[in-house]
Amino acid sequence: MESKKIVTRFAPSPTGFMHVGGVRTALYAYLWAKKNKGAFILRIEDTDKEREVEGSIEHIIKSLKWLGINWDEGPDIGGQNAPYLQSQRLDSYKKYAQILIDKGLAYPDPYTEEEVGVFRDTAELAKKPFLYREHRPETFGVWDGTKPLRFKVSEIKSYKWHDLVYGDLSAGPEALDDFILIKSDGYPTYNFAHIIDDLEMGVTHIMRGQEFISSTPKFLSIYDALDIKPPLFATLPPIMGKDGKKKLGKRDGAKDVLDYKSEGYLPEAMINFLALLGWNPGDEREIFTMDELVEAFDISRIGHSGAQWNDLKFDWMNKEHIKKLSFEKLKKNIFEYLPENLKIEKIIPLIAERISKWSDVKEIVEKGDLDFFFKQPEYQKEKLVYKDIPLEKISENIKKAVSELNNLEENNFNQENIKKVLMQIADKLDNRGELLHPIRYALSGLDKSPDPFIIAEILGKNETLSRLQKAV
RNA sequence: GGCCCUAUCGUCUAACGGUUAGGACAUCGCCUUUUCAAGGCGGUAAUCAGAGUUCGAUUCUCUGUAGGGUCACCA
Repeated sequence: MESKKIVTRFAPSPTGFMHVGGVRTALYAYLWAKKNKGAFILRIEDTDKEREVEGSIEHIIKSLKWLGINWDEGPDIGGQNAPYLQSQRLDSYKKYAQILIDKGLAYPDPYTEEEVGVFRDTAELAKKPFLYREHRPETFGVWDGTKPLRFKVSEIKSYKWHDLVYGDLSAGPEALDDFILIKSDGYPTYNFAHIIDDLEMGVTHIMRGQEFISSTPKFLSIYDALDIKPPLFATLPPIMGKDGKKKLGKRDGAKDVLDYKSEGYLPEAMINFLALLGWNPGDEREIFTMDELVEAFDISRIGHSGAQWNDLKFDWMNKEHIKKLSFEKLKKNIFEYLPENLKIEKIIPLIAERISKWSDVKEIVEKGDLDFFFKQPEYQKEKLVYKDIPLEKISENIKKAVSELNNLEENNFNQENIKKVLMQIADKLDNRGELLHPIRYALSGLDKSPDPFIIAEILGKNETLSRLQKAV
């Protein structure tokens, strides 16, 4: 028997930027589709013209592309189920709405918005859930499109259903109501539109946030009314904000994922981190490429409880991914943040192992910690002292080093040879630091710096000797 | 308030009745060492509470507690 092709989708509304929560939902849907050699669809749920934000679609597309989450069908590339903008699919919603009307399962809402608002307020005051169906009119008029079209829920019952992540779920009859299918502006609500789209697009698995658990009975009642089989639900646990209490959301200061891009995080680190926030491979691996995630991903290992975003661990993970980068990539990214006089290939590794994200390069530069590469450092002579060795002795050591280093040919002046020469002298002292510390300091003028050998190589023979001579 | 979901180190998590409760980040210490960084080794640190089921509960059940979600002409 041929198994049905797995189809997943990510269906954001164009109300602004994407934050990490949305990205993770997209990622899981993408991973599941790819793992099963299925299709991943990008659909834009633009049915709320009030909240729509200009440019959102482009922003969403840009975000997903940056992350390497690529869709097989979508508004920009089309596909067999086009169009992928809900605002262009109104005919479909009308068609299915008409089916419900014909079945006597949909009717025009006779009330004004204000009147419904009063019902709601009354319910809230009485500390009861608001149920429109308790105010359902006795008789229905004909829907002319000027009023909202509501679904007439026929069987008030508790629903039970199976979720791929949470297992068996249920909800009380309070979760069922005569919700709006088509708004008075002619656009469908999410509750209705996504069902029709998923049906028409052949979506088999719905990845979604757990805020949708409580509205699932509404969806199920529509599936029942339309006599169609619902797709499989995979509900994702929430991502919490830094306080660990609230679900991360735009109102709570969730960041645009593209902000992470401009802060110098790698997309592969973002993907890796998000994948592991609420899912684990079952073994102790933590660093993954996208391909490895596709391979390892499994819905059954998605967790149930909310996870807190953790900047510190994200920084660590980004660093891990930086370590995996080729020299060329390191160079390209690091050079972007370096001033012209510091675009020296040899300092790339020195910087790379000291940063966790690209913008750290900028910080290092601004702090002036790299200035010594092109500028004579200024420092106080006492700083050359190691432990309590007198300055005269230190100077003597440096002089010796200068004369030995001077014997090195210009083109042999590399860190290996420099190290050999200096160590020979240093090893004869009580403490290597008596020589190595002052040399490092004379070259860099910094309390913290890379080792003196590499610095000397980068500075070159002339500059190195000149700085050392100045120190004695 | 109704309905629903969740609960293991500070954080992310593993352990699908029997483990000295494992790993990672963070933290602390040690090693390496000329200072950082990197690396290596090690330490501190958790099963929300109370009943029950069981020879045996992190694991199953119930209650409580805490947190979260939801009850829109938003998705």
